[in-house]
Amino acid sequence: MHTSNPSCEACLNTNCILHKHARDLAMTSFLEKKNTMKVRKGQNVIIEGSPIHGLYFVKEGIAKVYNTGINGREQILRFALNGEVLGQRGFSTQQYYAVSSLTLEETTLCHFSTENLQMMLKSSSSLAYDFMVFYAEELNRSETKVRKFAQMTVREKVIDSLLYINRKFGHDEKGFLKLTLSRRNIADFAGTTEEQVIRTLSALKKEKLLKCEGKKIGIVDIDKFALEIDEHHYFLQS
Amino acid sequence: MHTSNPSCEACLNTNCILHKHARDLAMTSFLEKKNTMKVRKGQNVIIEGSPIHGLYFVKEGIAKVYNTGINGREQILRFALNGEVLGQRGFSTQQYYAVSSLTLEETTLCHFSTENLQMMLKSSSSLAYDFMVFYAEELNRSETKVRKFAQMTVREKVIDSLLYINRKFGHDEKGFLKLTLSRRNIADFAGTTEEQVIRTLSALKKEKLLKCEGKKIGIVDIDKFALEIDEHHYFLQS
DNA sequence: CGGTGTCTTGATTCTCATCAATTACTGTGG
DNA sequence: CCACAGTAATTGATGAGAATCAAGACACCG
Repeated sequence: MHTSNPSCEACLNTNCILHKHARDLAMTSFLEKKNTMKVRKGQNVIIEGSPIHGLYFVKEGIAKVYNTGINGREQILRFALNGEVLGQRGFSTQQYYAVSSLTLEETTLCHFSTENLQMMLKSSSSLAYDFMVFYAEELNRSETKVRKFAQMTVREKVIDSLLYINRKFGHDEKGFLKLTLSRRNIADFAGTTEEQVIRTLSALKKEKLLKCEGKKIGIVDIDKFALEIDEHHYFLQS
Repeated sequence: MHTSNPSCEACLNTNCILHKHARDLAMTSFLEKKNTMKVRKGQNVIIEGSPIHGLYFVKEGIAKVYNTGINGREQILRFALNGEVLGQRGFSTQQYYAVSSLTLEETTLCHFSTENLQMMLKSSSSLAYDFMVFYAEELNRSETKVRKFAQMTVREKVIDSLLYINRKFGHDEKGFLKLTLSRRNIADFAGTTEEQVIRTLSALKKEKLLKCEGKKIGIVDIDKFALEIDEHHYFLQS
């Protein structure tokens, strides 16, 4: 695990909260106290229940954020990439992490200790404000997800998950999603079982709404695809 | 609708974020710009999709926070009381409310306009910090709920909901929950149907885990009751 | 080439939502 | 004070959807 300390101001993740405040914070030493590291695929960055030791920003790569329930079944809550946060409670007075996260590919992370982060937040009200907005928006997304889980059918949940992946990770020229997940991961994200995901994907392929090429999944016609979801859900993006 | 302007510092809701900062903010005029009003039972304080116009604190009373899905079915996200917030996106640059809220009894509310609130938050980093912590905790609760919805059975969800009500609203000497909800509200909160709630309650009564007296529901033995929920869920409170 | 893990499909079981019908409760106006 | 209407609560019957179980296909890696 290689560590270094690149500049936040020069970072390419323009949507990262810290990048936005890099200028204001330049005179302080907070940002210099971070610890940037590269971890390989499949590493547990954070384990649910372990004592908190700060917060990570994803500089490059992808990680899933999840927690573990009955008989080891995972619930994936979101995927984090470019400038997004892992271990969102790492700043607070809570004792333990509530969620786990695991890298899905080689990932570069920037770690900030709890104390450092708290100092930063207390010293800059606009930073604290942006963090607040971030959490408020995450809360919104999460509450939307609660509602979807309560009301959508498996088919809708799978479609919704694919739309989410498409929005968040995009697709190549041929329309194939840039993020390739195992059926199990899709199931754990959509809140169903592997078998149901497979059945749904098969059905969607037959209906010519999806195409596959090896492991890659492609949405044939986004608009038509999105229409599969009940109008009541349609405008609720998460 | 009667309006007035009582002091935040003298307010009895000691857990209210603004009460905590009332002293610091005393020299500013922010808190004086609020608008305290009394609304009767069953009023829609906020309607999903309407343009935002600020944020409400519950001074006294109870409101439910929910949104509306397929064929009018509600998903209740939480209940707000003493010092808690309604319309949590009222401060942001978002255009519309994402959730509705409705009073369950006569309720006194303190309203803050978007501009006023933003000024307050930008001027006090410790206030912004506390708001951030509030949202982070709400996020946590919500993510726990996502997982529960994905993995719990109806019976577990009903039990979990009653435990939540008990934690949040308490019970009288005889063990009856202080908050009485219709079966429909319980269902909308638990993420199931009215009939399923009724069936579950009937079963729990037969098993002597619950008792009823008129509309009141009482948990006979909290520990025994909580054990009904799988150990994996047991320590996840929301 | 065996072995492990992912993917796929079918059959079965079971939970839950829906529908329908009945009873209890609440409040309102005559 | 009672009749009535409207709402809430309850129970049973039924069907659809989804989880589970089982077994085989496929791909990838040492």
